Amino acid sequence: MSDHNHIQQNHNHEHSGLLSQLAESGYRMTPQRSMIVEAIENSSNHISAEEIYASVVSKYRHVNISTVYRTLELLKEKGLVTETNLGNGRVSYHPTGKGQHHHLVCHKCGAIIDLDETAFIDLKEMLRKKYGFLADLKHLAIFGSCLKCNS
Amino acid sequence: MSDHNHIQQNHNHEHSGLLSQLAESGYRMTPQRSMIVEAIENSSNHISAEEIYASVVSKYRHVNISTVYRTLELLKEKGLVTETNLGNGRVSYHPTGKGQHHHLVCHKCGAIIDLDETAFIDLKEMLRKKYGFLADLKHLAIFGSCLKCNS
DNA sequence: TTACTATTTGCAATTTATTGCAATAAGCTT
DNA sequence: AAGCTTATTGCAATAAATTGCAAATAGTAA
Repeated sequence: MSDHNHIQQNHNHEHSGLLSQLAESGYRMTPQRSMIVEAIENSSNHISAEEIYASVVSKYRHVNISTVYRTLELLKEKGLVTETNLGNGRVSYHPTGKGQHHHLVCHKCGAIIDLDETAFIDLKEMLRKKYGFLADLKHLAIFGSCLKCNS
Repeated sequence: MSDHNHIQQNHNHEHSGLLSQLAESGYRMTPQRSMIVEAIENSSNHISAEEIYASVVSKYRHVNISTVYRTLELLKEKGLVTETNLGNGRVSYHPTGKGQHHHLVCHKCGAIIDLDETAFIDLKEMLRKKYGFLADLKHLAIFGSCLKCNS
């Protein structure tokens, strides 16, 4: 990188939770990862790859969106972000540390009902008992029609 | 279309279940739809848009894949096919009439455990009671790790 | 059988996401 | 502080799916 301005911002090593957890896993700490992680943690709720890219690119023009996707892949594998497809054409990401939740998406009116993280513990338990399968139900979206649209 | 050979095959109006159901809904019966539906019904289990396209294009070279996607969209809306994403980069389709089922997908070894259509009735009932939400659970894929990979 | 009209299709462009590869740079060693 | 090694990045190409629009055609009416 020819422009190192962004490095100064994190030069004091006060790294965010996500970033330090990556570093502890042996991954390298790069300015790109720092900015990507910052964008995710600063988002109020869900954020898409495209939105992360927009945020990062506003600070440093030469970042590539493939780096955003590859960093998200990494964070997913490490369980640091959860991914969900709300059916809007873009996958949404959420930092695991901010608490987990699920969604019911109405395909008629587009309403999204939020469920807390305990919503599928019975389902998870059933799959574990019956099939020995440990379901990864951290951020599920279920489609259907909502109360308003049914009546 | 300048080549009408394919029409001859269905000229006797012995149309497949899916096709006649589309026709009954007021949709037009086109050779493209006939061939697309035939490919879906002839597939043993799951079939992707790309595979449907390959099957159809072998009979009639000028069909376009966007027609395949649009027909699948139609069949989905009418509830005639179910869609699922097994995490292999391509969405899979299955004719509803051949019976419903679900999948547990192991993201470690790639194993796919098939569940029958009753697997999620408790979940569905819970969502209906608690939120008045009618979940569309016809062909769900749940990711996680299988028995073999856990031990 | 021909004419008409709204639906459907093909085509090309676009969007979202993924991948191979050469160039770069993070973190370690000295 | 300089050099080394390998992880990481940027870039460009590719894949899967979607969309706008003009041309074609299915089904109906005359």
